[in-house]
Amino acid sequence: MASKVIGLRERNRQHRVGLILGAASRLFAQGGYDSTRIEEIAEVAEVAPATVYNYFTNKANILTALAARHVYSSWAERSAYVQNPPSDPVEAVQGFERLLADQAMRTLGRECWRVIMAAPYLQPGSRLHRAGIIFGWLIERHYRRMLRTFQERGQLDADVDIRALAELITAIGTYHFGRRVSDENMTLDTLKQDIERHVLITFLGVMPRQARPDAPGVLARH
Amino acid sequence: MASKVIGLRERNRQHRVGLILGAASRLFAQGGYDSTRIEEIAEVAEVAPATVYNYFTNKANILTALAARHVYSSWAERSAYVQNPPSDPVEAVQGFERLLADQAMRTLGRECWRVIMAAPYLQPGSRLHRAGIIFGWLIERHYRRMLRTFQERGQLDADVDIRALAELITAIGTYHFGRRVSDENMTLDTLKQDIERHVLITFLGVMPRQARPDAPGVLARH
DNA sequence: TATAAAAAAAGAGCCAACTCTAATTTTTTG
DNA sequence: CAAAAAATTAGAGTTGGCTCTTTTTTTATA
Repeated sequence: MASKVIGLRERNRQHRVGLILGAASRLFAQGGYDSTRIEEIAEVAEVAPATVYNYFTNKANILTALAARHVYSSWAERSAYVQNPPSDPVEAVQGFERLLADQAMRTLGRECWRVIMAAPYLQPGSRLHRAGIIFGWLIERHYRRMLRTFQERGQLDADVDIRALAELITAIGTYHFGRRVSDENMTLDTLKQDIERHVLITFLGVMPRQARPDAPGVLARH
Repeated sequence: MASKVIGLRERNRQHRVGLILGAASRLFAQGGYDSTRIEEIAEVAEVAPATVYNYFTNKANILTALAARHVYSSWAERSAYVQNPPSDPVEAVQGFERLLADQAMRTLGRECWRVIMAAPYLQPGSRLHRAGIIFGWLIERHYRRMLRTFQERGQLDADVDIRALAELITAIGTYHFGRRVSDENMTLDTLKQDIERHVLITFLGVMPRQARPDAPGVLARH
């Protein structure tokens, strides 16, 4: 007992936030981020426009909340993947990037992710920016978990700095996610190949001789 | 002879464009990109606001032109570096990234680069976006040139896919340039170390045994 | 030099995010 | 249940990028 007693005021607050986020989520998905006016969101949420500003300082701030919700709700799925990855490291990384992208697109739509990716540049220090950094750390942690598994399996040199490697792989993944989001015409296949090339090179130096991939493509002359 | 005769009309056009770009460059450097209003630019350039829009469809479009000017004017310096890089590959990459960053900051200022880095996300398909892609290709070419030199020196396996490697290094560089530009508080030293860690791992697998670095840090447990 | 073509300038106006202030309503508290 | 506290709401206003139309000026051409 003594579970924190929530007053009516607080309950209303949470309810309203829920309404606003729900409305925003639907409208963003439907009409896109830019063309959705805050007035609209307020209208659908059955709330005054000023109230939206009361809870969220920015339009981008609403997106922050949605993104946070997404990150939280999809955590278990990522975690499961990472604890039992495919046997081939390169394939495992590709698969994880694929999972991340699928999860991302499932909830927010490309235009929203564009805004999120642009936030560090347009609003440095904003909540959206900080949220992005933290999400990066989370992914890095997932990769560390994955890499440790590979180490236990003997597919990775024992003396590799897992932290640095996870950092690099996260960077590569983030870079390519950015390309995917910004380029409408990029095929998933091209992207997959690009990631493969880069991850292959990355792994080349840190795998024990016998586990090293033949590196088709990497060692082939162009 | 028969050198293209430029009419008065064309000469005026070029002159005006020069005035506008000059004014924009000064004002962006002085007051920042966001706070510089197009009206101001017009005023300083002694031109009507409507005329600015006549030559540049966007505010961002003005930035495109400035960036293009920068890329062109600093090409020789980059080219010189790349043709005679430091003996250590990792150091060479670090040095080139440093050169790129220095060149960048020399002409445009952090805030402008933020806008440029955000362009692929906010205005996909825009001139600024395309310009960024092309600049990426240029850097990749520089790296290919550098890597070929290392190959000739025997510091790189003969059968490495130069193209893929240059692509990866460019990606790493771009990623870190983005971090540098977006994070006000990041020290150049931290950044340098991060780049070093990543490039070290990258090179580990593609260098001949005897040329391989001791990889201090990479092979150390964290 | 007169006429046609092209470009620049003036100026009004749209749009949507965001701000501010002054009610009005709701919730808490004594 | 009344007074105090807190939040919602209405509504007017600001800002700056951008558009559009019309007039004026400049340049090219016959």
